[in-house]
Amino acid sequence: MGGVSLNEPQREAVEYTGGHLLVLAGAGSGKTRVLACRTAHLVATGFVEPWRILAMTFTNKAAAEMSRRVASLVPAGSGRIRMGTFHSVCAWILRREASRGWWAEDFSIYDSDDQKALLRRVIRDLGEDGRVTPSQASSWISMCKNNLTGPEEATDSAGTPWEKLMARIYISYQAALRASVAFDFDDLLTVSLDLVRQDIDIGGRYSRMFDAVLVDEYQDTNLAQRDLLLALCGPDTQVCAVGDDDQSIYGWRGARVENILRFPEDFPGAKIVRLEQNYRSTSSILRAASSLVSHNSGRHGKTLWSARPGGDDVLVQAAGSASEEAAWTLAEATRLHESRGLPWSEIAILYRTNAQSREFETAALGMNIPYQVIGSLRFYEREEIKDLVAWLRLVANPADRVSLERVINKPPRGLGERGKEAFFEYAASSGRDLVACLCSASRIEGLSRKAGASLEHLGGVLSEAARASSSGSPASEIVDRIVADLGFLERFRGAGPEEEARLENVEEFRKTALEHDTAHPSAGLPGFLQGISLLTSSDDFEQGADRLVLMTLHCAKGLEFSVVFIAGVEEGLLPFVRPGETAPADLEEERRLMYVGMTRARDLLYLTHVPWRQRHGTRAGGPSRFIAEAAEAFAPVRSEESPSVEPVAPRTVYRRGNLVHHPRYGRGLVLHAVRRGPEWQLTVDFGFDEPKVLLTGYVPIPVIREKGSPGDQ
DNA sequence: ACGAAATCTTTTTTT
DNA sequence: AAGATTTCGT
Repeated sequence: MGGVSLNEPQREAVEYTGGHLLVLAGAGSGKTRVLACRTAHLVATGFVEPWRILAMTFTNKAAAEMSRRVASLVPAGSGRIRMGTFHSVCAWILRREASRGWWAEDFSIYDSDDQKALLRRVIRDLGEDGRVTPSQASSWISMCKNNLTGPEEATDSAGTPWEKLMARIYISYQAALRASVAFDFDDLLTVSLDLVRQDIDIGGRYSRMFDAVLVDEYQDTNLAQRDLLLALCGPDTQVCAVGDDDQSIYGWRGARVENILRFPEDFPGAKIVRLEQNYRSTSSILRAASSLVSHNSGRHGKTLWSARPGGDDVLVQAAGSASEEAAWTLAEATRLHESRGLPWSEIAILYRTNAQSREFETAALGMNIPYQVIGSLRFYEREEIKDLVAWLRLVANPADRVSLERVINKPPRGLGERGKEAFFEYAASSGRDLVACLCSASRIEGLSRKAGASLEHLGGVLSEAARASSSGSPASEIVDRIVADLGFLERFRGAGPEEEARLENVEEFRKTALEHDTAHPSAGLPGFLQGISLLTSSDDFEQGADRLVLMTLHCAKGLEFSVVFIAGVEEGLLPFVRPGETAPADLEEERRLMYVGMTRARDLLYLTHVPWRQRHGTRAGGPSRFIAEAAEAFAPVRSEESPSVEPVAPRTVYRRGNLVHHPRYGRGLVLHAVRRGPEWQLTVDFGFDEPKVLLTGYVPIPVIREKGSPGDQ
């Protein structure tokens, strides 16, 4: 490609057209560039027509980025390349093939909240309240779907009573989804797969549709995605997969690293190209990262090297507490921002859990540092936005029960539990869709006159909006209409700061709809809804914004920054150990996660840790083994003691006979005190029937009076 | 039927 | 420690 310089293996990966191709691309080895250049090359040489290329990326942003790069390389025709995430490609297939399945074109896509709401109802209807929580059921079902186990098969193979119960829930859940004309995330993949596999017609059509299929982040695909890839390929399709087994971090949601290892069997004759030169990081950062990941066994094994010199670029910093960690990090970031003239957006703070963002936000707010938090409280997960989306979904899909249940009595319109029940029973027996039933709600027995009338009003608003939508009104018009006709904003008319924020969010949402209409004039409301349901959390990362970046290590995949801080590099947190368990579920995956984080840094990398941390009661402890593993192979990792004056909070010593105060139980007498690690296990008599056994570390339990001190009885 | 208070759960990562 | 859910009082 003119003007683009590629090294030898990169060029090979870009230009090879002799068959399937697997690119094993180490961190920072320019794989995104290779993927974009390869796509551009296929088009530019006339080897493949652009519309016969399918490119699947891990996030929508990656797809947009690739599209942009291809467009800059080959201005003509890049627009017609089919690109997106696996999930969005599946949604596209399911829409196109709606007439061949039980679903309608405008099906709803349920996120994990919707999924849990639906499961809660399913579990209740089965009379299994209390035995199972919706999240337990949800993860069990998701596991099944990831392994391509359908409800019938799950029922057949269920052995224990627990499995039998789960299988029953699974069956009812699928039926409920179907009744609502909805798919959950996993269904998008599995139903598409079933469709192309079972219908020879459809399968053949798709396998003939593309001459070239490109897949990014192949190490994070699951069984369904791999099978789907196989199904989408005909005898003449060339597949190019790019990935790095060292960066596989989604095993917990069913990703199979083996996919990358068995690519040569799945796609016979595949050529393998390795990209081992890292262009991103200084060599000391890369050495530290490589040293860390070399502690994993079962790797493909590769030797990443960097031509960039570098000495002192990895720094380990101990801080006295989580808030000091935040203060130190932000002070250091400010120093770099000012002394090096580094834009804020080139500095990222990465952490294992979303909850860790808080300390940093507080500190940044206090220091007046602009920042963006990616992924924790997603815009579309905010209550008012979810409510509005629920209304919109009902316009597009009048069978969507989860959405109606969410908003039917919000704000209160005189409909209680039994009114709701009466309505949904009526709807089920009438065989008509929910919006149609709303329209004739006053005929339902067991509803108050007032409730019936207000439901009919809702029905009217929804069906009119639906009429407008199906005659081609843009999404933003429907949004405005719903907001106006339902008096949606009235709920937030109070003058508090929270209400104001909610109004702003709604306004922001309107703008998004408007932008969507401009970008996709013919998509309409259904297209808009589908787009926002499939947004990924890294999609709201603004690259250009001059704001410090806060996000989880998972979110950071595929990104790079000049300076990276990894916070909370402590045993128990990174590697993460679930409370109540003694070992990480998958130590090697945790190590890869750390590796991904470290390799995001171009110039400087900081690892920080604190001696203790309050984490929903349990405390993590001590610097992570990963620090030692990274530092092992070489010297330049520098460790500094905390400059903090304030030492770790002085330990209270408890003794039998102490009088203590508990914020909840009040005063009590210590009957028994044992050290349990850094904490104490206390048996305290608060004057209840039974003495309480408490663990310190949850809430402060000060000693009011020592044993034997004056006044002791 | 609704709001407030008490109780209970839930604690990783995300499409 | 925080949030969601249930129960209770009006």
